[in-house]
Amino acid sequence: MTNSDFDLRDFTPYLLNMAAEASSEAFQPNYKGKYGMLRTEWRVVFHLGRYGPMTAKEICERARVHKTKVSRAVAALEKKWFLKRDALPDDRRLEKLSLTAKGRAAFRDLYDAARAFDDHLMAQFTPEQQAMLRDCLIQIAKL
Amino acid sequence: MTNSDFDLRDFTPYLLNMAAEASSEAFQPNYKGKYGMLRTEWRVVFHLGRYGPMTAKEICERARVHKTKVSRAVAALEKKWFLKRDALPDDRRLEKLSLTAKGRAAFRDLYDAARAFDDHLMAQFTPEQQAMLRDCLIQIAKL
DNA sequence: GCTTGTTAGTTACATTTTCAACCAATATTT
DNA sequence: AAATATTGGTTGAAAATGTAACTAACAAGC
Repeated sequence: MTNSDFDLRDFTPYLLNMAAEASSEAFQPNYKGKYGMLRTEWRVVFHLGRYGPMTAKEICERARVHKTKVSRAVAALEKKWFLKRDALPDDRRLEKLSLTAKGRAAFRDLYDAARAFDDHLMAQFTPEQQAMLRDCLIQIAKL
Repeated sequence: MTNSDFDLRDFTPYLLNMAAEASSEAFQPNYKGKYGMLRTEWRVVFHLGRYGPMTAKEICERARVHKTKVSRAVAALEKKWFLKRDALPDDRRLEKLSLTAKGRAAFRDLYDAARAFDDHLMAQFTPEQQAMLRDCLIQIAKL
């Protein structure tokens, strides 16, 4: 039978979820508190700000978010004037999404906050730990 | 200004979320597909099976889940006959929750599946990586 | 041309999660 | 003892997510 030395702390998906939740919650005030954004909205802003204008489809693929979530995030961001849509003449199904001035300002702020947050979070680990943690997570996430 | 070498892959909360999502989704068929359980229900079953009967309050604290989620998970598990409630004579607000025979059988199955899943997930890493990953996650999760 | 199939994106509906208010039992204060 | 506060747990409404069906634009086959 199962010898009972296997604990919740030994179940990696559980640990990953707890760590993800803790770190996400700690960063949340930056986009939620300051800009009233949801997590998916912040991810969309990140993608547009970091990689330039693109279509919703591209965001779905790069951010690995389902299209309905992206659709709603884009609608919300548009309503709050963080981004704008431009029709693409060659294919009228597509829309080029890009940040407005307000969106770019928010992105810069959040981008810096994210970097600072990460620096602080990782400061508790040695460089070897940091590199190994990153590698393991990327591998588990199949990125 | 921000020199743009900071990528999404360098933002640890993002990596943690992607890894947590990927691993949780991969394990999900075990409790969802086979037993029709939600994630919180599986966690409740795990706690009762692994640590013995306890009250909802104790599950909240140990599993770090909000009481409304536990309350609903317990109600669902009771309806499906995975657990039963017993009044505690000294404090009638409390109920001792414990697994039924059906609940214990499901727990044993899921417990073994969890262990096997974890073994397989971690097999791609060296023992040093495994230990370091575990330590880092526990620290980030503040467990 | 017309039919069929695909693709980008939205919308409607069901399920889950979250937040606050709530109830009943116990504990505390006076 | 009576009044108040606290605690364990539930419930209802609002917010968010997931799933599937849908629309409109394009593409391919005939």
